[in-house]
Amino acid sequence: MATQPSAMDNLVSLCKRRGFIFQSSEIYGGINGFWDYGPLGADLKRNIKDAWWRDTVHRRDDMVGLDSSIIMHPRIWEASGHVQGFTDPMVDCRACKRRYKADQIKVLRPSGGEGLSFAFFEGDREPADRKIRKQAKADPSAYEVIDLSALDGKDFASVVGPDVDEPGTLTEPRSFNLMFRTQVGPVADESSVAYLRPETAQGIFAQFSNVLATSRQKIPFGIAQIGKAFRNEINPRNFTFRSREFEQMEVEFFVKPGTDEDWHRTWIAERLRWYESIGIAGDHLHQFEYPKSDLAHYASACVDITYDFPFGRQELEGIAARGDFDLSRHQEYSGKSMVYFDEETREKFIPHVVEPSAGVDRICLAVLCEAYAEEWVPKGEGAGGPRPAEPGAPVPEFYEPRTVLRFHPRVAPVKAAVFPLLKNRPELVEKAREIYRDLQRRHRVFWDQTGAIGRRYRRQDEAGTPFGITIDFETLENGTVTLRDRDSMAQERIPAAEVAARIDPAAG
RNA sequence: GCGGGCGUAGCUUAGUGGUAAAGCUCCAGCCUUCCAAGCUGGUCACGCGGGUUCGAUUCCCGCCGCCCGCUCCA
Repeated sequence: MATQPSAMDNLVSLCKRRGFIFQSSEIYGGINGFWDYGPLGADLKRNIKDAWWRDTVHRRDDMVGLDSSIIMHPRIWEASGHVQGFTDPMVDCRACKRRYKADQIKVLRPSGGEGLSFAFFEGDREPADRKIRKQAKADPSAYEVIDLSALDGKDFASVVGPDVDEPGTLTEPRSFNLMFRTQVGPVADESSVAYLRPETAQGIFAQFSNVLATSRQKIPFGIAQIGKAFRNEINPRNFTFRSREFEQMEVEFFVKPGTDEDWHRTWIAERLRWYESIGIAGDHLHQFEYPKSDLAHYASACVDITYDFPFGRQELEGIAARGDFDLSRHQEYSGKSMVYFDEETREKFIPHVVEPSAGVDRICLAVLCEAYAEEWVPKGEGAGGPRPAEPGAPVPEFYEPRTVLRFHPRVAPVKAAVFPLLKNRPELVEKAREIYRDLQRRHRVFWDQTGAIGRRYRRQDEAGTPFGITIDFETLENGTVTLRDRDSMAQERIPAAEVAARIDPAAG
Protein backbone atom coordinates (compact mmCIF):
# COMPACT_ATOMS: atom_id res chain seq x y z
CA MET A 1 0.00 0.00 0.00
CA ALA A 2 0.91 3.60 -0.29
CA THR A 3 3.22 5.19 2.20
CA GLN A 4 2.28 8.07 4.48
CA PRO A 5 0.28 10.51 2.32
CA SER A 6 2.29 13.66 1.72
CA ALA A 7 1.03 17.20 2.15
CA MET A 8 0.73 17.31 -1.62
CA ASP A 9 -1.45 14.18 -1.69
CA ASN A 10 -3.74 15.72 0.88
CA LEU A 11 -3.99 18.91 -1.13
CA VAL A 12 -4.78 17.03 -4.34
CA SER A 13 -7.45 15.14 -2.47
CA LEU A 14 -8.95 18.33 -1.06
CA CYS A 15 -8.96 19.93 -4.50
CA LYS A 16 -11.12 17.13 -5.80
CA ARG A 17 -13.31 16.81 -2.71
CA ARG A 18 -14.17 20.51 -2.61
CA GLY A 19 -14.31 21.08 -6.35
CA PHE A 20 -11.17 23.07 -7.09
CA ILE A 21 -9.49 20.84 -9.65
CA PHE A 22 -10.63 17.65 -11.39
CA GLN A 23 -8.78 15.42 -13.76
CA SER A 24 -9.90 16.07 -17.32
CA SER A 25 -12.11 13.41 -18.93
CA GLU A 26 -12.10 11.40 -15.72
CA ILE A 27 -15.14 9.30 -16.66
CA TYR A 28 -13.20 7.99 -19.64
CA GLY A 29 -10.13 7.12 -17.61
CA GLY A 30 -8.54 10.55 -17.69
CA ILE A 31 -6.10 12.12 -20.12
CA ASN A 32 -2.54 12.78 -19.09
CA GLY A 33 -1.57 16.42 -18.76
CA PHE A 34 -5.01 18.01 -18.83
CA TRP A 35 -7.02 19.35 -15.89
CA ASP A 36 -10.39 20.95 -15.27
CA TYR A 37 -11.19 23.62 -12.72
CA GLY A 38 -14.33 22.93 -10.70
CA PRO A 39 -16.69 25.53 -9.22
CA LEU A 40 -14.27 26.84 -6.59
CA GLY A 41 -11.21 26.46 -8.81
CA ALA A 42 -12.81 28.40 -11.64
CA ASP A 43 -13.42 31.36 -9.34
CA LEU A 44 -9.97 31.10 -7.79
CA LYS A 45 -8.32 31.13 -11.19
CA ARG A 46 -10.50 33.97 -12.40
CA ASN A 47 -9.65 36.04 -9.34
CA ILE A 48 -5.94 35.53 -9.95
CA LYS A 49 -6.25 36.57 -13.58
CA ASP A 50 -8.45 39.54 -12.70
CA ALA A 51 -5.98 40.70 -10.05
CA TRP A 52 -3.15 40.47 -12.58
CA TRP A 53 -5.09 42.29 -15.28
CA ARG A 54 -6.17 45.09 -12.91
CA ASP A 55 -2.68 45.57 -11.51
CA THR A 56 -0.80 45.10 -14.77
CA VAL A 57 -3.10 46.80 -17.27
CA HIS A 58 -5.77 48.99 -15.64
CA ARG A 59 -3.63 50.55 -12.97
CA ARG A 60 -0.80 51.52 -15.27
CA ASP A 61 -0.58 54.23 -17.89
CA ASP A 62 2.00 52.40 -19.95
CA MET A 63 0.17 49.14 -20.65
CA VAL A 64 -2.52 47.98 -23.05
CA GLY A 65 -4.23 44.63 -23.45
CA LEU A 66 -4.51 42.19 -26.30
CA ASP A 67 -6.38 38.95 -26.93
CA SER A 68 -4.89 37.22 -29.92
CA SER A 69 -5.96 33.98 -31.57
CA ILE A 70 -4.61 30.61 -30.52
CA ILE A 71 -4.02 29.42 -34.07
CA MET A 72 -1.93 31.79 -36.13
CA HIS A 73 -0.06 31.76 -39.40
CA PRO A 74 2.46 28.89 -39.28
CA ARG A 75 5.24 31.22 -40.42
CA ILE A 76 5.02 32.86 -36.99
CA TRP A 77 6.45 29.72 -35.47
CA GLU A 78 9.21 29.57 -38.02
CA ALA A 79 10.13 33.16 -37.19
CA SER A 80 9.99 32.50 -33.46
CA GLY A 81 12.19 29.44 -33.74
CA HIS A 82 9.62 27.05 -32.35
CA VAL A 83 9.28 24.87 -35.44
CA GLN A 84 12.97 24.12 -35.24
CA GLY A 85 13.60 24.51 -31.53
CA PHE A 86 10.70 22.37 -30.46
CA THR A 87 11.77 19.46 -32.60
CA ASP A 88 14.53 17.82 -30.61
CA PRO A 89 15.30 14.20 -31.43
CA MET A 90 16.16 12.47 -28.16
CA VAL A 91 18.12 9.36 -27.32
CA ASP A 92 17.64 7.25 -24.20
CA CYS A 93 20.22 5.05 -22.55
CA ARG A 94 18.55 1.89 -21.29
CA ALA A 95 21.40 1.11 -18.91
CA CYS A 96 22.10 4.41 -17.18
CA LYS A 97 18.59 5.78 -17.72
CA ARG A 98 19.90 9.08 -19.02
CA ARG A 99 18.37 10.96 -21.91
CA TYR A 100 20.33 12.98 -24.40
CA LYS A 101 19.57 15.42 -27.16
CA ALA A 102 20.63 13.55 -30.27
CA ASP A 103 22.29 16.59 -31.81
CA GLN A 104 24.60 16.96 -28.81
CA ILE A 105 25.95 13.44 -29.12
CA LYS A 106 28.76 12.54 -31.50
CA VAL A 107 30.14 9.11 -32.26
CA LEU A 108 33.70 7.86 -32.77
CA ARG A 109 33.57 5.06 -35.32
CA PRO A 110 36.48 2.84 -36.43
CA SER A 111 37.63 4.02 -39.84
CA GLY A 112 37.54 0.43 -41.05
CA GLY A 113 33.89 0.16 -40.03
CA GLU A 114 34.28 -2.99 -37.92
CA GLY A 115 34.12 -3.02 -34.11
CA LEU A 116 32.61 -0.91 -31.38
CA SER A 117 31.79 2.79 -31.72
CA PHE A 118 31.93 5.22 -28.82
CA ALA A 119 29.46 8.05 -28.20
CA PHE A 120 30.43 11.29 -26.43
CA PHE A 121 29.15 14.76 -25.68
CA GLU A 122 30.01 17.22 -28.38
CA GLY A 123 33.16 19.09 -27.38
CA ASP A 124 34.30 16.51 -24.83
CA ARG A 125 35.70 13.45 -26.60
CA GLU A 126 38.32 12.69 -23.98
CA PRO A 127 36.21 10.07 -22.10
CA ALA A 128 35.52 8.28 -25.38
CA ASP A 129 39.20 8.31 -26.29
CA ARG A 130 39.99 6.68 -22.95
CA LYS A 131 37.44 3.95 -23.57
CA ILE A 132 38.92 3.31 -27.01
CA ARG A 133 42.40 2.76 -25.58
CA LYS A 134 41.14 0.65 -22.71
CA GLN A 135 38.29 -1.37 -24.20
CA ALA A 136 39.17 -1.58 -27.88
CA LYS A 137 42.94 -1.39 -27.28
CA ALA A 138 43.12 0.91 -30.27
CA ASP A 139 44.39 4.34 -31.21
CA PRO A 140 41.65 7.01 -31.13
CA SER A 141 43.14 8.67 -34.19
CA ALA A 142 42.05 5.63 -36.19
CA TYR A 143 38.44 6.63 -35.45
CA GLU A 144 36.29 9.11 -37.34
CA VAL A 145 33.77 11.49 -35.74
CA ILE A 146 30.24 11.24 -37.08
CA ASP A 147 26.83 12.53 -36.02
CA LEU A 148 24.68 10.16 -34.04
CA SER A 149 21.89 10.84 -36.50
CA ALA A 150 24.09 9.51 -39.31
CA LEU A 151 23.91 5.99 -37.89
CA ASP A 152 21.54 3.33 -39.19
CA GLY A 153 19.20 1.56 -36.81
CA LYS A 154 21.28 -1.62 -36.89
CA ASP A 155 24.44 0.32 -35.96
CA PHE A 156 23.12 1.19 -32.51
CA ALA A 157 23.87 -2.31 -31.22
CA SER A 158 27.59 -1.57 -31.46
CA VAL A 159 27.54 1.92 -29.94
CA VAL A 160 28.79 2.43 -26.38
CA GLY A 161 26.82 5.21 -24.70
CA PRO A 162 28.53 8.29 -23.21
CA ASP A 163 28.03 7.18 -19.61
CA VAL A 164 28.33 3.40 -19.85
CA ASP A 165 30.94 0.81 -20.84
CA GLU A 166 28.79 -1.67 -22.74
CA PRO A 167 27.38 -1.35 -26.27
CA GLY A 168 23.75 -1.47 -27.38
CA THR A 169 22.13 0.53 -24.61
CA LEU A 170 21.17 3.58 -26.66
CA THR A 171 17.78 3.85 -28.34
CA GLU A 172 17.44 5.26 -31.80
CA PRO A 173 16.76 9.02 -31.85
CA ARG A 174 13.10 9.80 -31.52
CA SER A 175 11.57 13.11 -32.39
CA PHE A 176 9.48 14.95 -29.84
CA ASN A 177 7.72 17.90 -31.38
CA LEU A 178 6.38 19.87 -28.49
CA MET A 179 3.92 21.85 -30.60
CA PHE A 180 0.45 20.44 -31.19
CA ARG A 181 -0.14 20.18 -34.90
CA THR A 182 -3.51 20.62 -36.51
CA GLN A 183 -4.77 21.73 -39.87
CA VAL A 184 -6.77 24.68 -41.03
CA GLY A 185 -9.59 23.91 -43.41
CA PRO A 186 -10.99 20.52 -44.39
CA VAL A 187 -8.07 19.34 -46.51
CA ALA A 188 -5.28 17.75 -44.50
CA ASP A 189 -2.09 18.25 -46.44
CA GLU A 190 1.21 19.98 -45.75
CA SER A 191 -0.09 23.33 -46.96
CA SER A 192 -2.81 23.37 -44.29
CA VAL A 193 -0.57 22.59 -41.30
CA ALA A 194 -1.02 24.89 -38.32
CA TYR A 195 -0.07 24.79 -34.67
CA LEU A 196 -1.76 25.46 -31.38
CA ARG A 197 0.37 28.25 -29.95
CA PRO A 198 3.03 27.09 -27.48
CA GLU A 199 3.13 30.60 -25.97
CA THR A 200 0.96 33.70 -26.12
CA ALA A 201 3.93 36.00 -26.66
CA GLN A 202 4.15 35.65 -30.43
CA GLY A 203 0.61 36.98 -30.85
CA ILE A 204 1.81 40.15 -29.17
CA PHE A 205 4.87 40.55 -31.39
CA ALA A 206 2.85 39.84 -34.50
CA GLN A 207 0.42 42.65 -33.62
CA PHE A 208 3.03 45.08 -32.34
CA SER A 209 2.61 47.51 -35.25
CA ASN A 210 -1.19 47.53 -35.10
CA VAL A 211 -1.22 48.11 -31.36
CA LEU A 212 1.36 50.87 -31.64
CA ALA A 213 -0.68 52.58 -34.36
CA THR A 214 -3.98 52.41 -32.47
CA SER A 215 -3.16 52.76 -28.79
CA ARG A 216 -1.41 56.17 -28.78
CA GLN A 217 1.35 54.64 -26.68
CA LYS A 218 4.99 55.63 -26.89
CA ILE A 219 7.98 53.60 -25.87
CA PRO A 220 8.46 52.53 -23.17
CA PHE A 221 5.13 50.71 -23.01
CA GLY A 222 3.84 47.19 -22.74
CA ILE A 223 1.24 44.86 -24.22
CA ALA A 224 -0.36 42.34 -21.89
CA GLN A 225 -2.20 39.16 -22.72
CA ILE A 226 -3.82 36.29 -20.86
CA GLY A 227 -4.58 33.11 -22.73
CA LYS A 228 -4.24 29.41 -23.28
CA ALA A 229 -1.09 27.85 -24.65
CA PHE A 230 -0.30 24.25 -25.53
CA ARG A 231 2.80 22.11 -25.30
CA ASN A 232 2.91 18.43 -25.95
CA GLU A 233 5.07 17.79 -22.90
CA ILE A 234 6.97 14.52 -22.90
CA ASN A 235 6.07 13.89 -19.32
CA PRO A 236 3.44 15.97 -17.48
CA ARG A 237 4.09 15.89 -13.74
CA ASN A 238 3.26 17.25 -10.33
CA PHE A 239 -0.50 17.72 -10.49
CA THR A 240 -1.25 20.76 -12.64
CA PHE A 241 2.32 22.06 -12.54
CA ARG A 242 3.37 20.76 -15.92
CA SER A 243 0.29 20.47 -18.11
CA ARG A 244 -0.09 20.13 -21.84
CA GLU A 245 -2.76 22.80 -21.96
CA PHE A 246 -2.11 25.76 -19.71
CA GLU A 247 -2.76 29.44 -19.37
CA GLN A 248 -0.22 32.23 -19.49
CA MET A 249 -0.19 35.84 -18.38
CA GLU A 250 2.45 37.58 -20.43
CA VAL A 251 3.71 41.10 -20.88
CA GLU A 252 5.95 42.22 -23.68
CA PHE A 253 7.38 45.49 -22.48
CA PHE A 254 9.00 47.47 -25.30
CA VAL A 255 11.90 49.68 -24.39
CA LYS A 256 14.61 51.77 -25.93
CA PRO A 257 17.80 49.80 -26.59
CA GLY A 258 20.23 50.30 -23.74
CA THR A 259 17.55 50.63 -21.08
CA ASP A 260 16.88 46.88 -21.03
CA GLU A 261 18.77 46.21 -17.86
CA ASP A 262 16.99 48.85 -15.80
CA TRP A 263 13.58 47.73 -16.97
CA HIS A 264 14.45 44.11 -16.33
CA ARG A 265 15.28 44.93 -12.71
CA THR A 266 12.16 47.05 -12.37
CA TRP A 267 9.92 44.25 -13.58
CA ILE A 268 11.46 41.66 -11.29
CA ALA A 269 10.76 43.86 -8.27
CA GLU A 270 7.27 44.67 -9.54
CA ARG A 271 6.39 41.02 -10.03
CA LEU A 272 7.70 39.96 -6.63
CA ARG A 273 5.53 42.64 -5.02
CA TRP A 274 2.55 41.33 -6.94
CA TYR A 275 2.99 37.77 -5.70
CA GLU A 276 3.04 39.02 -2.15
CA SER A 277 -0.13 41.03 -2.84
CA ILE A 278 -2.03 37.82 -3.57
CA GLY A 279 -0.82 36.19 -0.39
CA ILE A 280 2.32 34.31 -1.35
CA ALA A 281 4.82 34.74 1.46
CA GLY A 282 8.05 36.45 0.55
CA ASP A 283 10.21 33.75 2.07
CA HIS A 284 8.67 31.11 -0.20
CA LEU A 285 9.55 33.19 -3.26
CA HIS A 286 12.99 33.16 -4.80
CA GLN A 287 14.85 34.43 -7.80
CA PHE A 288 16.88 32.21 -10.02
CA GLU A 289 19.20 34.05 -12.32
CA TYR A 290 20.25 32.11 -15.38
CA PRO A 291 23.99 31.95 -15.84
CA LYS A 292 25.06 33.68 -19.06
CA SER A 293 26.08 30.34 -20.53
CA ASP A 294 22.53 28.97 -20.25
CA LEU A 295 20.86 31.95 -21.88
CA ALA A 296 19.43 31.84 -25.37
CA HIS A 297 21.87 33.58 -27.69
CA TYR A 298 19.62 36.63 -28.12
CA ALA A 299 18.81 37.11 -24.41
CA SER A 300 20.87 39.39 -22.22
CA ALA A 301 19.35 38.22 -18.92
CA CYS A 302 16.69 35.92 -17.57
CA VAL A 303 15.43 35.57 -14.01
CA ASP A 304 12.90 33.02 -12.84
CA ILE A 305 10.62 33.75 -9.95
CA THR A 306 10.39 30.44 -8.15
CA TYR A 307 8.20 29.12 -5.38
CA ASP A 308 8.87 26.46 -2.76
CA PHE A 309 6.33 23.82 -3.76
CA PRO A 310 6.05 20.64 -1.67
CA PHE A 311 7.73 18.86 -4.59
CA GLY A 312 10.59 21.33 -4.80
CA ARG A 313 11.54 24.85 -5.77
CA GLN A 314 9.95 25.47 -9.15
CA GLU A 315 9.33 28.27 -11.59
CA LEU A 316 6.21 30.43 -11.54
CA GLU A 317 7.35 33.09 -13.94
CA GLY A 318 10.28 33.85 -16.17
CA ILE A 319 11.38 37.44 -16.73
CA ALA A 320 13.61 37.69 -19.75
CA ALA A 321 15.40 40.51 -21.50
CA ARG A 322 15.09 39.34 -25.09
CA GLY A 323 16.65 42.26 -26.91
CA ASP A 324 15.18 42.89 -30.36
CA PHE A 325 15.25 39.22 -31.34
CA ASP A 326 11.52 38.66 -31.74
CA LEU A 327 10.64 41.86 -33.58
CA SER A 328 13.69 41.52 -35.81
CA ARG A 329 12.79 37.98 -36.73
CA HIS A 330 9.23 38.98 -37.59
CA GLN A 331 10.56 41.86 -39.63
CA GLU A 332 12.76 39.39 -41.49
CA TYR A 333 10.11 36.71 -42.00
CA SER A 334 7.15 39.00 -42.75
CA GLY A 335 9.01 41.67 -44.70
CA LYS A 336 7.19 44.33 -42.63
CA SER A 337 9.18 46.97 -40.81
CA MET A 338 9.23 46.84 -37.03
CA VAL A 339 11.28 50.01 -36.73
CA TYR A 340 10.14 52.55 -34.16
CA PHE A 341 10.69 56.26 -34.61
CA ASP A 342 11.38 58.20 -31.43
CA GLU A 343 10.11 61.71 -32.11
CA GLU A 344 11.97 63.32 -29.23
CA THR A 345 15.42 62.02 -30.03
CA ARG A 346 14.79 61.60 -33.79
CA GLU A 347 16.17 58.05 -33.50
CA LYS A 348 14.99 54.99 -35.36
CA PHE A 349 15.37 51.56 -33.79
CA ILE A 350 13.76 48.19 -33.35
CA PRO A 351 12.50 48.20 -29.74
CA HIS A 352 14.02 45.86 -27.22
CA VAL A 353 11.74 43.82 -25.07
CA VAL A 354 11.48 42.73 -21.45
CA GLU A 355 9.13 39.78 -21.02
CA PRO A 356 7.54 38.84 -17.69
CA SER A 357 5.80 35.57 -18.53
CA ALA A 358 3.79 33.84 -15.81
CA GLY A 359 1.92 30.53 -15.67
CA VAL A 360 -1.62 30.98 -14.37
CA ASP A 361 -2.10 27.35 -13.43
CA ARG A 362 1.22 27.32 -11.62
CA ILE A 363 0.24 30.41 -9.66
CA CYS A 364 -3.10 28.79 -8.79
CA LEU A 365 -1.22 25.76 -7.53
CA ALA A 366 1.19 27.93 -5.54
CA VAL A 367 -1.71 29.83 -4.02
CA LEU A 368 -3.33 26.55 -3.03
CA CYS A 369 -0.11 25.18 -1.55
CA GLU A 370 0.52 28.41 0.29
CA ALA A 371 -3.01 28.48 1.69
CA TYR A 372 -3.26 24.85 2.71
CA ALA A 373 -2.95 24.21 6.43
CA GLU A 374 -3.78 21.39 8.79
CA GLU A 375 -4.36 22.56 12.34
CA TRP A 376 -5.36 21.47 15.79
CA VAL A 377 -8.24 23.36 17.32
CA PRO A 378 -8.97 23.33 21.06
CA LYS A 379 -12.37 21.88 21.92
CA GLY A 380 -14.63 23.95 24.09
CA GLU A 381 -14.88 27.67 24.46
CA GLY A 382 -12.26 30.16 25.42
CA ALA A 383 -9.49 27.63 24.93
CA GLY A 384 -7.58 29.78 22.48
CA GLY A 385 -7.04 29.68 18.75
CA PRO A 386 -5.87 26.96 16.41
CA ARG A 387 -2.26 25.83 16.23
CA PRO A 388 -0.40 24.09 13.41
CA ALA A 389 -0.69 20.33 13.37
CA GLU A 390 2.46 18.27 13.71
CA PRO A 391 2.55 16.05 10.63
CA GLY A 392 1.98 12.40 11.42
CA ALA A 393 1.37 13.01 15.12
CA PRO A 394 -1.95 12.01 16.69
CA VAL A 395 -4.36 14.77 17.58
CA PRO A 396 -3.81 15.63 21.27
CA GLU A 397 -6.58 15.24 23.79
CA PHE A 398 -9.02 18.16 23.94
CA TYR A 399 -8.09 19.10 20.40
CA GLU A 400 -9.66 18.32 17.07
CA PRO A 401 -8.21 18.64 13.57
CA ARG A 402 -9.24 21.12 10.94
CA THR A 403 -8.17 21.70 7.37
CA VAL A 404 -8.20 25.29 6.22
CA LEU A 405 -7.26 27.18 3.09
CA ARG A 406 -5.94 30.55 4.17
CA PHE A 407 -6.43 32.32 0.86
CA HIS A 408 -5.72 36.00 0.69
CA PRO A 409 -9.22 37.53 0.46
CA ARG A 410 -8.28 39.00 -2.93
CA VAL A 411 -8.14 35.56 -4.51
CA ALA A 412 -10.53 33.59 -2.28
CA PRO A 413 -13.23 32.11 -4.53
CA VAL A 414 -15.94 32.87 -2.02
CA LYS A 415 -15.56 36.06 0.02
CA ALA A 416 -18.16 35.37 2.70
CA ALA A 417 -20.76 32.82 3.76
CA VAL A 418 -24.06 33.72 5.36
CA PHE A 419 -25.73 31.47 7.92
CA PRO A 420 -29.05 31.64 9.71
CA LEU A 421 -28.20 30.15 13.10
CA LEU A 422 -31.25 27.85 12.91
CA LYS A 423 -32.98 26.81 9.73
CA ASN A 424 -36.32 25.97 11.36
CA ARG A 425 -36.95 29.56 12.47
CA PRO A 426 -38.39 31.36 9.43
CA GLU A 427 -37.69 34.81 10.85
CA LEU A 428 -33.95 34.01 11.09
CA VAL A 429 -33.84 32.55 7.61
CA GLU A 430 -35.64 35.51 6.17
CA LYS A 431 -33.33 38.06 7.78
CA ALA A 432 -30.26 36.09 6.76
CA ARG A 433 -31.53 35.82 3.21
CA GLU A 434 -31.86 39.58 3.09
CA ILE A 435 -28.25 40.10 4.15
CA TYR A 436 -27.11 37.41 1.73
CA ARG A 437 -28.88 39.04 -1.22
CA ASP A 438 -27.37 42.38 -0.36
CA LEU A 439 -23.81 41.01 -0.25
CA GLN A 440 -24.34 38.99 -3.40
CA ARG A 441 -24.56 42.19 -5.40
CA ARG A 442 -20.91 42.96 -4.63
CA HIS A 443 -19.20 39.62 -4.04
CA ARG A 444 -19.34 35.90 -4.56
CA VAL A 445 -21.01 34.80 -1.34
CA PHE A 446 -22.28 31.45 -0.17
CA TRP A 447 -25.51 30.47 1.54
CA ASP A 448 -25.64 27.57 3.97
CA GLN A 449 -28.44 26.71 6.36
CA THR A 450 -27.70 23.00 6.74
CA GLY A 451 -26.43 21.34 9.89
CA ALA A 452 -24.85 22.65 13.05
CA ILE A 453 -23.22 26.05 12.85
CA GLY A 454 -19.77 24.63 13.63
CA ARG A 455 -19.99 22.24 10.72
CA ARG A 456 -20.90 25.09 8.42
CA TYR A 457 -17.90 27.10 9.57
CA ARG A 458 -15.61 24.15 8.90
CA ARG A 459 -17.03 23.61 5.44
CA GLN A 460 -16.14 27.16 4.59
CA ASP A 461 -12.67 26.72 6.09
CA GLU A 462 -11.97 24.02 3.51
CA ALA A 463 -13.25 26.28 0.75
CA GLY A 464 -11.04 29.10 2.02
CA THR A 465 -13.88 31.56 2.66
CA PRO A 466 -12.42 34.36 4.78
CA PHE A 467 -15.61 35.54 6.49
CA GLY A 468 -18.63 33.86 8.07
CA ILE A 469 -21.70 35.88 8.94
CA THR A 470 -24.24 34.39 11.33
CA ILE A 471 -27.70 35.73 11.94
CA ASP A 472 -29.34 34.93 15.30
CA PHE A 473 -32.20 36.25 17.44
CA GLU A 474 -30.09 39.15 18.62
CA THR A 475 -29.88 40.24 14.98
CA LEU A 476 -33.67 40.63 14.97
CA GLU A 477 -33.51 42.72 18.14
CA ASN A 478 -30.58 45.08 17.52
CA GLY A 479 -29.40 44.44 13.96
CA THR A 480 -25.98 43.00 14.84
CA VAL A 481 -24.51 39.82 13.37
CA THR A 482 -21.61 37.57 14.25
CA LEU A 483 -18.59 38.04 11.99
CA ARG A 484 -16.32 35.01 12.19
CA ASP A 485 -12.73 35.16 11.01
CA ARG A 486 -11.47 32.10 9.15
CA ASP A 487 -7.86 32.21 10.31
CA SER A 488 -8.18 33.06 14.00
CA MET A 489 -11.69 31.58 14.30
CA ALA A 490 -12.45 34.65 16.42
CA GLN A 491 -15.99 35.96 16.53
CA GLU A 492 -17.06 39.53 16.71
CA ARG A 493 -20.45 41.24 16.88
CA ILE A 494 -20.95 44.04 14.43
CA PRO A 495 -23.97 45.85 12.96
CA ALA A 496 -25.22 44.11 9.83
CA ALA A 497 -24.92 47.41 8.01
CA GLU A 498 -21.15 47.38 8.52
CA VAL A 499 -20.52 43.93 7.10
CA ALA A 500 -19.94 45.10 3.55
CA ALA A 501 -17.49 47.73 4.75
CA ARG A 502 -15.45 44.98 6.39
CA ILE A 503 -15.42 42.66 3.40
CA ASP A 504 -14.90 45.17 0.59
CA PRO A 505 -11.40 46.41 1.44
CA ALA A 506 -10.08 42.92 2.19
CA ALA A 507 -11.50 41.45 -1.00
CA GLY A 508 -10.33 44.46 -3.10
C1' G B 1 9.58 7.74 -23.66
C1' C B 2 12.58 4.37 -19.93
C1' G B 3 12.72 2.07 -14.86
C1' G B 4 10.00 1.30 -10.00
C1' G B 5 5.30 1.58 -7.15
C1' C B 6 -0.05 1.98 -7.26
C1' G B 7 -5.57 1.77 -9.07
C1' U B 8 -12.31 -0.92 -4.37
C1' A B 9 -18.11 4.90 -3.05
C1' G B 10 -16.71 12.09 -3.15
C1' C B 11 -12.44 11.07 0.58
C1' U B 12 -9.51 7.40 3.67
C1' U B 13 -9.30 2.37 4.01
C1' A B 14 -11.12 -3.33 4.58
C1' G B 15 -11.94 -7.80 1.83
C1' U B 16 -13.01 -12.32 -1.34
C1' G B 17 -12.22 -17.29 -7.46
C1' G B 18 -19.28 -17.25 -6.18
C1' U B 19 -20.46 -9.22 -7.89
C1' A B 20 -18.37 -6.31 -1.65
C1' A B 21 -17.52 -3.84 4.42
C1' A B 22 -16.61 0.48 7.38
C1' G B 23 -15.50 5.60 8.99
C1' C B 24 -15.85 10.45 7.28
C1' U B 25 -18.34 13.40 3.47
C1' C B 26 -22.91 14.23 0.86
C1' C B 27 -28.64 14.36 0.56
C1' A B 28 -33.62 14.35 3.27
C1' G B 29 -36.05 14.76 8.02
C1' C B 30 -36.13 15.56 13.48
C1' C B 31 -33.54 18.21 17.18
C1' U B 32 -30.26 22.33 18.14
C1' U B 33 -29.07 30.04 20.46
C1' C B 34 -22.16 30.03 17.63
C1' C B 35 -16.99 25.71 15.88
C1' A B 36 -17.03 18.78 12.23
C1' A B 37 -22.72 17.04 18.64
C1' G B 38 -27.14 13.52 18.55
C1' C B 39 -31.23 10.45 16.27
C1' U B 40 -33.74 8.34 11.69
C1' G B 41 -33.53 7.32 6.64
C1' G B 42 -30.99 7.62 1.83
C1' U B 43 -27.48 8.04 -2.65
C1' C B 44 -22.78 6.42 -4.34
C1' A B 45 -17.41 1.88 -5.91
C1' C B 46 -14.08 -2.93 -7.60
C1' G B 47 -10.08 2.33 -13.97
C1' C B 48 -10.85 0.16 -19.24
C1' G B 49 -10.42 -4.04 -22.66
C1' G B 50 -9.10 -8.97 -23.57
C1' G B 51 -7.76 -13.98 -21.70
C1' U B 52 -8.01 -18.35 -18.10
C1' U B 53 -12.52 -20.29 -15.57
C1' C B 54 -18.98 -23.00 -14.86
C1' G B 55 -18.10 -18.12 -12.68
C1' A B 56 -13.12 -12.73 -12.15
C1' U B 57 -13.16 -7.10 -8.18
C1' U B 58 -9.66 -11.24 -6.97
C1' C B 59 -5.24 -14.91 -11.48
C1' C B 60 -2.68 -13.56 -16.49
C1' C B 61 -1.92 -9.96 -20.68
C1' G B 62 -2.62 -5.21 -22.93
C1' C B 63 -4.23 -0.19 -22.41
C1' C B 64 -5.41 4.18 -19.51
C1' G B 65 -4.45 7.05 -15.27
C1' C B 66 -1.80 8.52 -10.67
C1' C B 67 2.86 8.71 -7.68
C1' C B 68 8.56 8.41 -7.45
C1' G B 69 13.34 8.73 -10.32
C1' C B 70 15.72 10.12 -15.47
C1' U B 71 14.15 14.35 -18.48
C1' C B 72 11.81 19.29 -18.52
C1' C B 73 11.73 25.15 -17.37
C1' A B 74 4.98 28.99 -18.32
